[in-house]
This record gives sequence, C-alpha cells and structure tokens, in this order.
Amino acid sequence: MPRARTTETADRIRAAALELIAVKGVHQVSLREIAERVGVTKPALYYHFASRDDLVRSLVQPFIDEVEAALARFGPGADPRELLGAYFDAAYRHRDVTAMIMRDPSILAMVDLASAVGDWRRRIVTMLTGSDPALADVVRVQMAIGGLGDCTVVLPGAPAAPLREAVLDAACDMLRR
Amino acid sequence: MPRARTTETADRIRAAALELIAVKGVHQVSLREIAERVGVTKPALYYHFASRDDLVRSLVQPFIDEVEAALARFGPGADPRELLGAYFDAAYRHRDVTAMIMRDPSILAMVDLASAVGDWRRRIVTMLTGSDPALADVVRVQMAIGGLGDCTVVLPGAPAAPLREAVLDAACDMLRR
DNA sequence: GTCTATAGAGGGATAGAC
DNA sequence: GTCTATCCCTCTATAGAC
Repeated sequence: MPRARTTETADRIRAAALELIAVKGVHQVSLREIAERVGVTKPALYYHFASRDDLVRSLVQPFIDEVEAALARFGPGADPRELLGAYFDAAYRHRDVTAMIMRDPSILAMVDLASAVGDWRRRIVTMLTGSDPALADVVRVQMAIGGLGDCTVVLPGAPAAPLREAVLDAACDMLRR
Repeated sequence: MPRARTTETADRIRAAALELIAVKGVHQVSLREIAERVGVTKPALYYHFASRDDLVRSLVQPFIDEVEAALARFGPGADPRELLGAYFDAAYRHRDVTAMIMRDPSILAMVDLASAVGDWRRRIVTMLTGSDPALADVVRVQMAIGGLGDCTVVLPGAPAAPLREAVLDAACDMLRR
C-alpha cells in the first residue's frame, strides 16, 4: 500500500483530480469521476494513494511547503514588500492550487491544514506590525494578505510581472499609513 | 409541500443549519444532523423545505438581496467610501452568512449564485474605475473588495464601528492612488 | 406538523484474479 | 499495476400512519 508515489500514473491522477476539484469543489468530485477521466478504475487509484484524503493532501502539500519555506526566511521587522512578494510568488506559482483552495477552503479543513493557513496570517501580521498593534494596523495587513490572494485568482488573464508589481504597489501604499 | 415558510420551526431549522454549516462546510452537514440539533426527525424538515437546496438557498438569499439593493443605489462615479461602506454594512450585518460563504464558497455554486457574486465585483470595479481601466486600478479595487470581506470574518472580536472606519480608511487610501 | 419505515442512489474501500 | 466484483455505509427523499 504505497503512499503518494511519484509514478507517472499517480501524476496523471493528481492532474485529473486538480482539474475536477477546481471546477466542482472537493466534495463534489468522487473517485469514480477521477478514475474515469484518467481512464482507469477506482481500485487502481488505491494502488497509488492510500485513501481519498491522501490524494487530496498530495495536491495541497507542495503549496503549503513552499509558503512555509518562504515565511521562514523572514523575521520581525521584515521588509513588507519582500515578505508579501515572497507570499505572492508562492501563491502565484501554485495558482491552480490557490484557485482550488479559494473556491472551496473546506479542503484545508479536510486535510487538517486550516490552522496552518491561519498561522500564516498571524505570523505575517506580527512580523509587519510588531506585538500589540492597533486595530487599524492589523486591518491593513489583513486586507493586504486577503486582497493579494484574491488577485492571483480573480484576474487570471493578467500577465504575471505587471500583476505582481500592481498588487505589491497597492499593498505597500496601504501599509505605509 | 410549502417552500421556505416562515414558521417558528422553520426558523429554528435555519438557525441550526447556519451554525452547523459555518463550522463544518455545506457538504459536511447532513439533514440528519440538522434535524437532531433541532430535536425533530428528517422528514419533518421536508415539511418546511422542499429540498436540501431549498433550505440552503433560504439561508443565503437575504444577504444576496441586501447587497443587490445596496448596489442598486449607486451608479458610475459613485463615492468610493459610500459604495464600499454600503457593501461593508451588508456583509457585516449578515456576517454569519458571510463567514459561512467564505468558509465554503461552493455554497454559491450550489445555489447557482456564484455568477451573482462575480457580478457584484465587476459592477463595483466599473463604478469606481470607469470603462477600460488600467490593470493597476482594477487590482486596487479588487484588493479593496476582497480585503473588506475578509476583515468582517477574520477579525470577529473587533467592535463594529472602529472596524468599519479602519477598513474604509485602508480601502480609500489604497484607491486614492 | 411530526412520526416510522423504507426506497433508491452513490460514495469509499477491500478481496482476489490476472 | 490494473481489473471485476462486492461490502457496507450514509445520504436524500418519499409513503403513509397518527
């Protein structure tokens, strides 16, 4: 019962699952549908993934890991543009996963990672405002993070580089007050 | 087979459904759970609501109606603080519903209202930027809307009036560039 | 207006052949 | 590594008594 192997078939299964879930939401997609799109049967999936949850987790994990790694490079008093830029880059690089999560955040609860995302926000707020910040400062950071994530998904047609600059400009303008 | 009646039991069913869905997500809550919390049996729900979808829709509809009514009061060249303030008020007044939607947006697809929400954003962007806006301007409006919705939910402990002012200050600072 | 009972569908997961 | 066949579970929804 190998778990989340990196065989070629496993990759095709992951790709099919990602596409379907991004469109329909996590809980609207059954293993039968995924298997059909790949061109195999349900039990075949269980050769590559220990369970449904195991499959879903393997979709999200690379994104989680990259954000964690990015945040780990910063500490208190970090430069806002660099910190938010690193977060944007991770969200944009995995924007297929980001879109999937934004469409149905319950996927995070499903793989028990909702607390991780909450942590990200709290850590960014702390790094950018210090301890015991005023409500106004917390609001500005929260709006920057929330809006940033939105833009990687709501404006899919926009070219990457200008979008990145526009988002960071707006976020930094808001934070500078 | 009455639909979405306003009897007292129907209200208790709606309240129970809202609480459960806000915590677990739409598709993690069954009619059995809702019925148990209310203290009745499943078939009793079907006396008050034509279907599962009918129940869910009756939860979201008042919020949708209020936002639509708020947006209808504005047109091209609207004052950003007033327009976003009206949107904030609707989101905050129904913040239990807003939280439910943000936790699991697939609820919108479920009741076929995702397009309505997309429309809101487009209409607000158009009213605040005019036609054929630059990417930078669209980004700022999208970030303002997204961040605004986030803050009504991410900062549940904050008192309403100061939160409202802080959010609108931040949004307007960002838009003024 | 609420109950018991049940139909009917579809889901996740496993056994065992090949 | 993939298949056929199957188990067991939970769900939505309905029928019909009270």
